[in-house]
Order: sequence, then C-alpha cells, then structure tokens
Amino acid sequence: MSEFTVDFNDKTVAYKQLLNDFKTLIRKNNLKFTLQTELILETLYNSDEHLAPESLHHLIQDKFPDLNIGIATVYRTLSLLEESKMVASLSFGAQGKKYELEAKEHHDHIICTACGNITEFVDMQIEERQHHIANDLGFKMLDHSMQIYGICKTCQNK
Amino acid sequence: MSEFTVDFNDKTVAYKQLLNDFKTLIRKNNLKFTLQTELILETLYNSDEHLAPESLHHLIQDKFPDLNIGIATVYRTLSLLEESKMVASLSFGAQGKKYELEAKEHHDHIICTACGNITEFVDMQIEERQHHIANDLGFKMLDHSMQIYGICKTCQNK
DNA sequence: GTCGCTGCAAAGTCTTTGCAGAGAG
DNA sequence: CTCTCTGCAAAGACTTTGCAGCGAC
Repeated sequence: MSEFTVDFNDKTVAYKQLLNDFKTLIRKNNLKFTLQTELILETLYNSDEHLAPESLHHLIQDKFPDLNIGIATVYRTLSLLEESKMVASLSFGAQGKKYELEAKEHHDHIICTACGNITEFVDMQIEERQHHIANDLGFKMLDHSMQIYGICKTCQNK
Repeated sequence: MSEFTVDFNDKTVAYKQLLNDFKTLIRKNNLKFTLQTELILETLYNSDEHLAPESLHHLIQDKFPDLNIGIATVYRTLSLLEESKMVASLSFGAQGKKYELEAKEHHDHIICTACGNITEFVDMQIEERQHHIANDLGFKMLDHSMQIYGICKTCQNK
C-alpha cells in the first residue's frame, strides 16, 4: 500500500467496526479497497460536520500533501459510497451536496436568530413520527433534517 | 405593458391579494413591476409542484413564445423574490434548487433522493412537539423547517 | 496478469455577471 | 427623463467523463 499507509492503532473500536463492514461490502461487490477511499471514510468519520466534496478534498490534501488526491476521485468515491449506503448526502440551502457517514448518530438543531447560537437536540417522539409519515406516504426514509428558529433565553432577557 | 398584457379576469381572489401584496412590497423597495416578474409569480401560483428555474423558464416560454424571456431573468427574479420572502427555495442535491410560493400554508417536505420529487405534508404532532422542545430549551420559537429524505414508492419499485 | 481505480484535463451542467438597450414609474 | 430590468453571451462554479497508467487482489 506504498509509503502512505495509514496507521490505525489509535482508531476507535467503532471506526474499526465501520471499516470492517465496509471492506465486507467492497468484497461483496467485487470492488477494490484503496487508500483514497479509506481516507475519505476516515475523514468523514472524524468530522463533526457535513462535508462538501471540496472540503473533503482539502482536508485530505492538507493531511497528505504528497498523495495529491484528485477532486474527481472524491466525487467518484462519494457516489460509490452513497450507492453502498455508507454515506448519505444532503443539500442545505446553499449550493452543492454535503456528505456525512450514514453510521453516525443523528441530531437536529435549534438556532437563535438573535445571537446565532446553535443547540443540538434529539426528540424521540419526532423521530418516530417522521418514520410514520414517511411510511404513510410510501417512502423508505433515509434521513431527515430539522431546524427550529427562535430566540434563546439569554437574548429574551436582554 | 405591450402586446403581452395578461388578462386577470379569471384569477382567484387569493391570487389578486397575493399580487397586491407583492406590488406593495415592490413599491416599498423602489423596484419595478415587470411582465416577466408577474409571469414568474403567476406560474408558481398555478403550479402544484416545486419548480426548478429551468422548468419555470420553459413553462413561461411555452405560454408566451414571442416574449422570449431569458433564463437569466428567471434566476435573477427568483433570487429577488426569495429575498423578499415571496418565494421559498428547497435545494436538493443533483437537481439544484426548486422554488415555491411562500404565501402557501405552512408545510414540511419529504423528498425522494432518487427522482427528486417533493411531497408536502403537515403533522400536528410534530408541530406541537417542536413548540414543546423550544420551550424546554428556553427558546421562544419563531419558525422551523423540516425535510425528510427517502425513496418514494415509484423509485423503490424500479 | 487482470481489471477497477486514479489523476489529469477536458467537457458538461447549472448559475451568475457585464453590457447595451428597452421599458416602468 | 431616469434608473431598473431584460436578453444575450460570456464567465464562473460545481460535477462528470475519457484516457492512459497504476495498483489491489
């Protein structure tokens, strides 16, 4: 795997599990497991945010300047990962898709329109309800995003 | 307003109201009310679907072939309308943004990630729950948006 | 060795911008 | 009249594709 081989000793069990799942999938589909694909998975795993293809590309280039990974590879790999249900894409207001690991924990956001503060939350009733709705409408639910906008306590008191 | 003047006799009261609101807004912002803008509003109003800029452009060209409205005008007008909160946009990955009239009743969206089709829904349990959550977190709720992503029935059967 | 994956560059999409002229107020 | 809006075409931004060589298996 050349001089760029990555050392996984410090990775979490969860990540190793994910990697294993992925390798199994790869094998099943007669595909090949490359360093580039590994780095894309790893970067997504270590990121708290949804990443645009270009951000992903930059992050990887910064970490492995000598590898010179191509943006086309990032796009191609992301499509592949998405087809394999390893990553999910979302597009928020602005332009372009953003990607995240499908395996990650999910949460929603409540945003203060006065100070811009963002709080995360998960509500099981809503999560459940969303599955219901998707079902009722004949959809196989993959993901969702929800934002509540309001004024936080601090700003209300000003 | 030239030979292309539109006859509004058959328009609903609701649309006339909308148009009035919009003209007021236009005047307040020192902008000009043009036939192109009117046609874009009207087309959005008469459409049951969320329209991509290009679809909008085609619909208008089909109805008024001699007007020869430019795609750039559609983009520019939509941005303007969005800033004025007259229309709202939804973006969905590969297929770019889609627009709808903001004047509609509140609703959320479920989006097919395969074909890009968008279905609207309202769920009172979720609406209620959102207020609850905002309260619990000390927020005064102002607004929210929610999107469910999935695969629609048609695409599942492919 | 085979055949899929990669980087590069070129080609596609989709959207925005510059400009001169048309048209609303 | 003034000054914004428009159509056109060119430029930008974002993605995909063709190709020859590399590398996983």
